[in-house]
Amino acid sequence: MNLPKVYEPEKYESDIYALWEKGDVFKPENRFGNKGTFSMVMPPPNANAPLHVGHCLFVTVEDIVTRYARMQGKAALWLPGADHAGFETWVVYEKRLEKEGKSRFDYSREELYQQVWDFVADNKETFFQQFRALGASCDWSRFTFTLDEKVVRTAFNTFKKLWDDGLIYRGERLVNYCTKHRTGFADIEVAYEDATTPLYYMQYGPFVVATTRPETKFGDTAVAVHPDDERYKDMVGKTVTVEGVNGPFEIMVIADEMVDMSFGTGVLKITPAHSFDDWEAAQRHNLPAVRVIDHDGTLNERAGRFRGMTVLEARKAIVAALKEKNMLIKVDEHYQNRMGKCYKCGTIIEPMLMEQWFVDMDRLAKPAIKALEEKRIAFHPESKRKQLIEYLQNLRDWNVSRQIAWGIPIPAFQNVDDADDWIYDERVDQEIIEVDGKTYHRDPDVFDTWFSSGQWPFVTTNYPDGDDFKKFYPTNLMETASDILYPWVSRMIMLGLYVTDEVPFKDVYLHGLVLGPDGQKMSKSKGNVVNPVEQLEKFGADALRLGLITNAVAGANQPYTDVKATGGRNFCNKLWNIARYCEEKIGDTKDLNREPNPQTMADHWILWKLQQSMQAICDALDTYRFGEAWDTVYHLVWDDFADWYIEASKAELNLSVLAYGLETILKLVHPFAPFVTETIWQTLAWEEGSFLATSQWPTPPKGSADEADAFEQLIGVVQETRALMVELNARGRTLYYKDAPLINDNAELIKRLAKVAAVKEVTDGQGVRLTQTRQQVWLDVDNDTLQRYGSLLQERLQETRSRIAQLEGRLGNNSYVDHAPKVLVEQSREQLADAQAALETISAQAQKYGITL
RNA sequence: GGGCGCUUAGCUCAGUUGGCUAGAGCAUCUCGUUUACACCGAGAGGGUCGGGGGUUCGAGUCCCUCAGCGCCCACCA
Repeated sequence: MNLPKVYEPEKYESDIYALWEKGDVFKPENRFGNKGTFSMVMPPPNANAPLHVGHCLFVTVEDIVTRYARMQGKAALWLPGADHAGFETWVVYEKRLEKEGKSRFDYSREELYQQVWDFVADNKETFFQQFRALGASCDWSRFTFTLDEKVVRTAFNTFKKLWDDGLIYRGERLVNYCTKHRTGFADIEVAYEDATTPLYYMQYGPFVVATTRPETKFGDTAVAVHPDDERYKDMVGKTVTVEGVNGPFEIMVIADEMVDMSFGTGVLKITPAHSFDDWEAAQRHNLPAVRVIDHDGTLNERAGRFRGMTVLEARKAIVAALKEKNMLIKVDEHYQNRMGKCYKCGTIIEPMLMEQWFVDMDRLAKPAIKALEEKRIAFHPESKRKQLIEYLQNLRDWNVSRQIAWGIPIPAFQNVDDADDWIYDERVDQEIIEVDGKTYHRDPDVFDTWFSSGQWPFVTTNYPDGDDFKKFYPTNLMETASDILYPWVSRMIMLGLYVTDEVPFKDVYLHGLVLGPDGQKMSKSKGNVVNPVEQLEKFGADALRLGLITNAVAGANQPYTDVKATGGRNFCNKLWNIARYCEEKIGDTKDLNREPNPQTMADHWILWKLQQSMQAICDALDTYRFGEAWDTVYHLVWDDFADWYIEASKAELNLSVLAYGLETILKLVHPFAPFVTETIWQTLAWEEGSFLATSQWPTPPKGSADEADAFEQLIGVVQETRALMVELNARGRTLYYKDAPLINDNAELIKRLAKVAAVKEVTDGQGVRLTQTRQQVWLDVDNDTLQRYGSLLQERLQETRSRIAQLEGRLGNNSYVDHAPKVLVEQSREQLADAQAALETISAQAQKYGITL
């Protein structure tokens, strides 16, 4: 025997993976004639962090899809990559510097870039070794990093195209700004949090205004009231004098619909440079914007004696000053507010007036919305489509400038003598360039990371002239996490349509979060983080994959406990032992014919089961119902093949069907658990030099439906016999039958499956009658057990009567008989006949033994 | 404030167009050391599918409503 008793994944997995790589198994090729292509680009993981369980889930899902497509004969491309993750990585790296007592300001931009590059290179390496350990069948030769030359080039080209089309502009706008990281953000990078902040009512010239931010009053350029507000009608359009903490100043009163009359006093101070609402109001009323807060988060010279204080310090000091001057009317300490915070460090985001590059989202979003409405992309789950459309409809222009060193430099230069003169130039390795005798200075900023990763599907396939682009674009599937639907998926659709005129993918499958064992989002502080490397070592890659895919449903979060991987491991071991059994039976049989030649009922039955299951598995996989597909495979292998077919084969052995069955289940399991199946395949060595990974997905076999049905009936007899034996404590009894060719022809098989002492034919019933099969079968018992049989019959009788009543009711209802499909009505009639026959049997048995029911 | 989703056995969750005598895994209980497997085998118990109403011959599935939970988006100072 070649296979040891227990499957030990660590002994085989790395060798198997090496074998696949050596065999070029992951190259997209049509291996069985032209069966078309399948393509998917891996969502590039951030190259800055260790592997987490979420990665394992997406690797599993994507690998299943790819292996399935590959086995169907498609040229299956799964293209791997890694993301420099601009800001994300930057944060990680800054933390490291901080630990060493250094800061980004100790280095030049070029030095920093190089340091981060080295840091990321190290990380990438371990990371993708772990992906290999999980069995990821992606084509590593096509690996793309978001800072690769071709990505940078494409980002430049797209920027140029946007520039030429007037879709990108440089403008002074309010930007979400983190004063700790000193960079601006896109709207989507701001995390809002509920907070209770004091609401200060302060004297403001003739008004009282309510504000949470008294420190911004030095940037006020107007006071606003509602146009319908009778209280202040006379004031609108006038200029009023306000006594401030730094002395008096004059300010205009405007009327604007934005003001909520019922909030506070109905008077709102307008600070265009530090509030999004106010900025918009300022645009409507042509108000100037005055900066008060500097990039380091402190107040500037406009604040007079408060200059140099941080926002929070200044707020305190100003409130104290107002109090002193009796200008603080009251304070609402319980005001419920929402505060924008930096999603990385939690620093309160300051809306800051800055010059940045903005992308006109209105014009980019429109074609995307159209494509979504026309269903040119399918979503799993479908509900995400509507959410995405609504998101796209409400987009503001996208700030793509980031004030960090780690990223793709923006290829734009500014005339040193004319601040409004910007030119596009790709010589980003130089700080100063000369063009037409004029001197230009490079924009020090880099692109938002989503600007480059938003172009991922066509960048990686080498738009516009690459062979991969021609062959594999648009890609078939985008599989990614639900929580990056907005920042990533939406941008790929917009930029894909803009650059290539085609949607970048036809299907979007979104997986949910893998939660901790407690059902909460994993976090270090909660201590519920599952370490996937530990799980891998403990259970093996297949087991972890199976654990993650069990019950997986699109878009749904799932808690992870190692009970799941345990189940996966047990399955692998089961499969392993199935193979051991088959190998032992088949042995060294020369010229083994794996074309199934069904002889017995069980042969026909297992072929029929395989056929049914294959249909269900394909249906589920084709619609990305992975949990369901796996459930079907699992029960086919364990219940049908192992528990019934193999057990039956111990009585009647048919090598061709046994071998065919094993080969087929190995193929069906392979996408889910590639290592154990390939290991078995290689050990069996039925085909010299072949890989299960590149074998052809099985086609449904043919079997006799009648024979299969006969075996189903036999299963019924066996199951009821077993149950009766357990319930009546009648082990080791003889089974009698009458007028039952099915039993007669399969006495040995039944004896074995039902674990009875003997199966004998008689002219009349010898003991307790099986009531739930159509066969006439009895189990012999002694007198003591008849007592128990009575109560058992009682239960059966009640069940059967209520069943009959239910079915009679249904069939007595003309509406049902008229409206329901004929098949169903016919089925009901059969069920009723069966139930009535069972009732007769029960009564007859009761009468025979004098049991009163 | 808007949107999306969830509520089904002790636990974690399936249940595609309405046809279900409502399933799985784990857990529980009973039996079993049968020569592929104790990471096993056989069997059992356990649910008025969150509450209420409606449509329908038929509702876990569709509609309305109430309650609880979760997530996302939004500029109320």
